[in-house]
Amino acid sequence: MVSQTRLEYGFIGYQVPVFPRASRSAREGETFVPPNCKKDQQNACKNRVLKEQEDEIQSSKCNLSDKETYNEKTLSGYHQIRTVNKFSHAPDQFNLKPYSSLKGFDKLANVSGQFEDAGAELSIIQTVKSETLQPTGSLDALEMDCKPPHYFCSGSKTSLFKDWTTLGPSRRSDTIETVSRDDNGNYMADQRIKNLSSSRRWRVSSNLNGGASFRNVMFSDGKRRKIFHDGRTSYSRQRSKRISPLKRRDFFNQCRFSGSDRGFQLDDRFNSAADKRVDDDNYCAAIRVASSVASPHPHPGSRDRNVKLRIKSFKVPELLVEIPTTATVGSLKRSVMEAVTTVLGDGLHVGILLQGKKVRDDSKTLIQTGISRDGKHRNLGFMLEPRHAQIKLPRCLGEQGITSHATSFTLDPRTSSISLDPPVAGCINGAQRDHHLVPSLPNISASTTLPNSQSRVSVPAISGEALAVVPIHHRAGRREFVQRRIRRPFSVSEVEALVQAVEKLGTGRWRDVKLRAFDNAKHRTYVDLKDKWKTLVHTARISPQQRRGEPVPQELLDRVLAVHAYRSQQQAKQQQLKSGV
DNA sequence: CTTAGGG
DNA sequence: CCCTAAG
Repeated sequence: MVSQTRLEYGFIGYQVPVFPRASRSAREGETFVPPNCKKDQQNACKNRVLKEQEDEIQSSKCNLSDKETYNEKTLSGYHQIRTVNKFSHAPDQFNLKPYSSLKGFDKLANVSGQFEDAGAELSIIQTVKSETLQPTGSLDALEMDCKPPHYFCSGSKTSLFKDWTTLGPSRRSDTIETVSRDDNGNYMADQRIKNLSSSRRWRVSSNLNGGASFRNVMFSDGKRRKIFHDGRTSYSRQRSKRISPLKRRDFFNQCRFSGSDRGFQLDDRFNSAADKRVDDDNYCAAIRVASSVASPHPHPGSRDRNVKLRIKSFKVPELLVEIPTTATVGSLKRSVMEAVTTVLGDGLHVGILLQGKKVRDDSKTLIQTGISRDGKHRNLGFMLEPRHAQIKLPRCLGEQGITSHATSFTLDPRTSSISLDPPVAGCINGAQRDHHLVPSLPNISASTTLPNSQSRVSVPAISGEALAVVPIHHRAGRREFVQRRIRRPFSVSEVEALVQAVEKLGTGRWRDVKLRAFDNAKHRTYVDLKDKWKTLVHTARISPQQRRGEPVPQELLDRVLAVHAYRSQQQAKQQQLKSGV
């Protein structure tokens, strides 16, 4: 039995809140009024649009005010996904929880050898464990991801990062987490840790391919707790690379809904702790990356020359999810899931900080870099960095700089280290890596160094209530997780806009329809509009009893039929002309 | 990239 | 919504 000490390093996370963008009509002061509207109807339309504009203003204000909070929480080492539900609900929160068993990582990283007690203290993680975590445990996975709000969320930012960056032998204390390995080579938590794990249990996938779990814990009313798990990780990306789109989708669908097969189970271990914290708005859960480094003997040929790194958990950029109160819980889950997988699947890379300095030369060996057992390298930090960034200045946000980040990362088992994905070819935006956005640990300060990494989601021009999920950015880029888009039923106002546009442009010019009426609804492609028209025609033809979903006013359906009949007739005439000539 | 249409 | 042939 070898006793080992793991060192833990904090990660800096990025937030990617998404702000609704004002529709073009709102921005330009246009009012969408069907040309053939009667006057009172026009007024009604105008009123509606004005109302939507107001809502957008409200939302902008709300988001701006929330921003501080996001920054602070991100600063404090958390990543959280917050739902913004009509901008008035209490913060709902989700936990993202990647799992990677120590054993699995050992395999993945192909590291072996014995740890030597490096004598350094563990990071906050251990502190947290002893302070706030609900009993939880696993023999071979020790990561936990709750941090006490007073420490991480509301505490001094400066001291926070000082703590993150001053890990060192001098501060060793009872926060040291010891990991033991049994005769079978299985790592086991030290009794001190295990003692924390009593009633609440959670399971960790023992293989890395299934080594991630996602859960969300929603506390919108202080009572509900929804937990969602998913097995998709960067690891599974590799596995899925060769899967055809269709199979890939099925593959992930399976992954998504058969969590138990992959070693996940519902887990409410956060509930109790969260209950205590939700009120003061300080509760947050995080995805963090922590690593463990044991300082091996530097002697060549020795088994101990390896550096052992362990990613305990990791943060992903912050997301904002906006979803109507009428949306189902399931859709909320899917929305968050999509947002999360988008982040994880698209564009994060890993940065390494050593002594607060960013290590840029990937070709250097760890020894050359200074990651060895000499005990002086313990100030080692990992960062999840956005691979691409783009500064935008959304009109609705005034001077606020907006950065869109693609995120993804992967572990490279071959090199026993964290490596980066090759650049994403599909992401044209900001091919430059904005190093300036990546703060060095010692220099962290709340307002200046943390990136305003925010992505925006556009609010449909017509329907302010449309399900606006916020999967960030670069969805068109290479996504290993080719996920089916979430279903976003057309609202009546959208249908109205569609009908009106088709009345004007006719069928067959879906791109123009898109540009005309849905230019700001980024999630509505011209194919979507074409499909919707197809279904509208179908809907109009069936009996009202057979229709499902939000009822479309008969008046609209009548117009659909009228337009369809007219266009069909025109088309038929054209055909006749053609064949006749 | 768009359209059109089947799935 | 997805997928894809075809223009």
